[in-house]
Amino acid sequence: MSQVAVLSAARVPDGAGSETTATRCKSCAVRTTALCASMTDEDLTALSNVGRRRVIPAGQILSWAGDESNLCANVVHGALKVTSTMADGREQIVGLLFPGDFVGQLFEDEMSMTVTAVVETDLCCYSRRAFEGILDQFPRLERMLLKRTMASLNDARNRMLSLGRKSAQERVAGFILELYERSRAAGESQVSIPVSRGEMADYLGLTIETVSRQLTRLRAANIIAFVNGDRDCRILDSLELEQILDQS
Amino acid sequence: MSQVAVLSAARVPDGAGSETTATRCKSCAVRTTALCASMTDEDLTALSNVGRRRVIPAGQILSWAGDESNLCANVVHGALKVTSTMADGREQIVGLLFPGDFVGQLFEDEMSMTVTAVVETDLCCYSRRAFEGILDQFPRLERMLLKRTMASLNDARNRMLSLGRKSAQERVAGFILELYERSRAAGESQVSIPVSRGEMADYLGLTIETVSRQLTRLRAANIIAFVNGDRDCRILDSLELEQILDQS
DNA sequence: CGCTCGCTTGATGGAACTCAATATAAGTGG
DNA sequence: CCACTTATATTGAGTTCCATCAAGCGAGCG
Repeated sequence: MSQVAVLSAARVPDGAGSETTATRCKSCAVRTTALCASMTDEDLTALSNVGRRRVIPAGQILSWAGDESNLCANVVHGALKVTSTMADGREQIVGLLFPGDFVGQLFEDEMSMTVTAVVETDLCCYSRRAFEGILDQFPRLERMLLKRTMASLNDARNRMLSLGRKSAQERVAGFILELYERSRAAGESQVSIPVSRGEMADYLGLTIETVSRQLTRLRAANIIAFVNGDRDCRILDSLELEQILDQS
Repeated sequence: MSQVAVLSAARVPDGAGSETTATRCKSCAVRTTALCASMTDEDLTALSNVGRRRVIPAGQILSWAGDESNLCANVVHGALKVTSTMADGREQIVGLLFPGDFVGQLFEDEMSMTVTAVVETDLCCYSRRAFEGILDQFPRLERMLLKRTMASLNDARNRMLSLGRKSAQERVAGFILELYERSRAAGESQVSIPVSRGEMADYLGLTIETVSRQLTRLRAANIIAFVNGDRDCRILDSLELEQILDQS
């Protein structure tokens, strides 16, 4: 597997492998979308030297809430979920992370949320301390992280509106539309739902059954259509989807 | 009123009033808790020169979602609510801001949320552009803003768990406990609820009636007791309050 | 006093949850 | 390749919690 090959390349010792790491970063899939976009090829060496590629199998937990915070990473390929959990098992997915996104609890000794791979995921990992050190040296990197964190805060606040005030139908329609925008941006005509029904429910603050019923409703109304199973769908009437959100 | 006096002091022209502004900042109530805490008295002059004190009456809107983003501020006294609203009027309070908190949409041309004073509120306002300029000059300020933004993101995510997965009783108990912690930190024995029942409902994703019923329930169970009206209460059994959150 | 405004309380209905059964898909080993 | 298992999704029936609608209460105020 190519990921594994890359992983071993990352294990070349610092200094000796500077040429190799530079090459690795230049050809990286998220060179221009992750935080790295804020750095020149030259400066990137500093970050590259403390980074390690790592592949996380689907379903595996990257870190538990309460764990010592000593790791952060850029998502290169795949998807992560960030979850908050209650003692009795109730769970809320508070964030979904995709290629180019950053994950980690900086400046804190403890992870506050659990991070799990929802599909096999390729990460570029840094020791938290090392990353913080790089952050001190490169103001443009810190600025980009600040902007991204502010954008995440805005997303979180929009999701609060959804969780606090929207109906099940509106939440499901909104989720499908989010995925649709993402797919369109990536030039794909079809929407592939990256999570299970249960994870959709945990993301939307609903139950599996309610999510399933709402999807069935959208399908019955000829707004969406599933192809090849439950995970891939085609948007037949995006206007109607948007109306479900705006109206009522 | 002292706020008004301070407001006129802030209108002393730049340069000529440097001594005055320095004095204003040194004696400011949030000198050590707001972002200013990251700056030395000396450096603070730069920020002070572009800041203006302003008093917002209760209920007044500071800025609408969609407005041009040209203002940011530190809360000095009082409280603000940040709200997200739907076309049909459904509203969600996505943040409550208290003295020391920062408000504003940096690096964006548009405000994404509406900001309103919930009580008469004293602000230290900056033009967004000017504040961004200061941010470029003082890395320690930027670092503190980054940390605060990350903390806000964590808060937002915890609220997602509440909105998505907790019962009405748990949400109300959790809100009272939050206020209780804040009061204890301030050395007050009594909890003063800074918002109306309707605003509590908008914060918790419930209706006024449900909030009222849950408070009645807590009162009937001798967990809380109201004194002098509906806005001030005493916590009789904080352990029981905490159990409502952890259990079930 | 009578008005308004914010809060509480009551009665009722409905949207989403829970419990349970069925269906579909994906492996697994014989 | 096909029974068997397991995991995931859908569908149905009944229940519950919260929203809605409506009335009543109490404080502040002209």
